[in-house]
Amino acid sequence: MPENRDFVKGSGTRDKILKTATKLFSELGYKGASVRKIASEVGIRESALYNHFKNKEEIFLEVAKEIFSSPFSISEEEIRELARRGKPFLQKFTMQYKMLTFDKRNENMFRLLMIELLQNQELREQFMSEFHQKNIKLLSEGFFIMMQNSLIRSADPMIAAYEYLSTLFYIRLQVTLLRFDNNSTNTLATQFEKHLDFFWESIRSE
Amino acid sequence: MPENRDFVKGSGTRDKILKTATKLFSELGYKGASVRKIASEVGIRESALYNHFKNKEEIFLEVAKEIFSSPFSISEEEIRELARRGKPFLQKFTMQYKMLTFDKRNENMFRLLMIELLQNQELREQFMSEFHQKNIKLLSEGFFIMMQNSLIRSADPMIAAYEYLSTLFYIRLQVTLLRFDNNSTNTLATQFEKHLDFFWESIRSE
DNA sequence: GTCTATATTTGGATAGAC
DNA sequence: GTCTATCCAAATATAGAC
Repeated sequence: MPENRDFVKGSGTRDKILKTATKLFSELGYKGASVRKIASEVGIRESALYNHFKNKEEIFLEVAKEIFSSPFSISEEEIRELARRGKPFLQKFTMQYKMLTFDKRNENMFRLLMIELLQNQELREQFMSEFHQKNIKLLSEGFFIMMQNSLIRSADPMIAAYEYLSTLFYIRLQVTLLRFDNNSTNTLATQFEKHLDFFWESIRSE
Repeated sequence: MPENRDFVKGSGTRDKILKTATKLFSELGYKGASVRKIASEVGIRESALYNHFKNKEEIFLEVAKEIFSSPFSISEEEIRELARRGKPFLQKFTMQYKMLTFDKRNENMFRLLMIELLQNQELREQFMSEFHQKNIKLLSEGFFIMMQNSLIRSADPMIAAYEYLSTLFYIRLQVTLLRFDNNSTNTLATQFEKHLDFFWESIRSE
C-alpha cells in the first residue's frame, strides 16, 4: 500500500495533531486554538507536540494547505460536453458545490477559511485565486459555450459566472453559520436547486 | 444642542475608547485587539479604561451594536412608489448598498462582522435577522409589487430577493478583502452596476 | 479619572530525564 | 517520542494613591 498523504486517515501522532488542530482552528480561530488545547485534546503534553512541529504557525500552515485542495472533479472535456447541453452543466457544478457545502471535512475547512480570512493575507490571496477566480473561469467557459450554441441569451460570460457563483457562496456561508449553532438547514436544503432553476430561467434562450 | 449618542463624534474618553476599539477589533479581531493595545492607542493606562467599561466584553458588545445600525433609508412609502416603476427600485437599493460598502465607517464594521461572525453566536443571529432577513423582506416587497404590475416575470419574490442580495453581499466581501490589503478595487467598482443590469435583464418582462 | 503597582491566568516554547 | 519542570511574555483585571 502506498503511503497516505491525507492526514485525516493517518494514525500517527502527527496526523492526530493535524486532525485535532483542524477542528479547533475552525471552531476557535488561530488565537483561540492554543497549543495547550490542541495538545490536551490529542492526549499529549505541549512539549511532545514540538517534536512534530517547529511551532504553532507551522501547524496552522499545514492545516490551511488543505483548505483549497478540494477542487471540482470536472475535466475540460466534461465541461465542454456538459455545456453543449446547457443546464446539465450548471446542474453538475451546483451539485458538486452542494456536496462540498454539506461535507463534514470541507465544512470545517470553510469555517477555518471564514474565520481567518481577515486575519491572514496569504489566505485572502488564495481565496481570490483558488476560490474565486478558478470557479469564475470554469463557469465562464461553460456559459461561453452555451452562448455559442444559443442555449442562453447573449451576455458577458464573466458576469454571468460572477452572478451564479456569488449566490452559491452565500448559500454556503449561511449553511455553515446555521450548522455551527446546530440550527436546522431545512429551509436552505433546497436553496441550491432553487438557485439553479431561477438562474436558468433567467438566462436561457426563449 | 442635544447630546450626541453616536460615539464617533464624541470627544470624551469613553467615546475615544469605543472609536479606537472599533478600529482595532476590525483589524485584529477580538483576541488580537488587547485591552493593552486599545488603552495605549487611546493614550491612557489599562486601569483607566476600566473606569469606563466593566471589562473587555462590554467594550466589544458596545462596538458590535453599531454593526447593524446602518439600515437603508427607504420608507415603506418609497418602496411602493419606486417598485411600481420597476428598475428604479433596484437602482436605489443597489446604490445605497454600494455606498455602505465604500463608506469608511461601515467598512470597518463589516470587517468586524466578518472577523467575528464565526466566533460569536449573538453576532451570527443578528447577522441572520438584521442583515439577511431584513434585506430579503425589503427586496421581496419590491419584487412582489413589480410582479403585480407585470414589470418582471412571475417568480417567487423571496427567491428573487435572495438571488439579488447574495451577489451584493459577495461584491461587498470582495471589496472589503481587497481594501484590507490596499489593493485596487477598480475591477469591482462597476460590479454593482453590472449586477443591477444583468439581473434586471434577467427578470424584466419582455 | 488617571496613575503606579501588582495579582493572576494563559499561552508559546525549551531543557533535560526517561 | 513523551514526560516533568520551568521560563518568559502577554493579557485581563484590581487596589489604592493622587
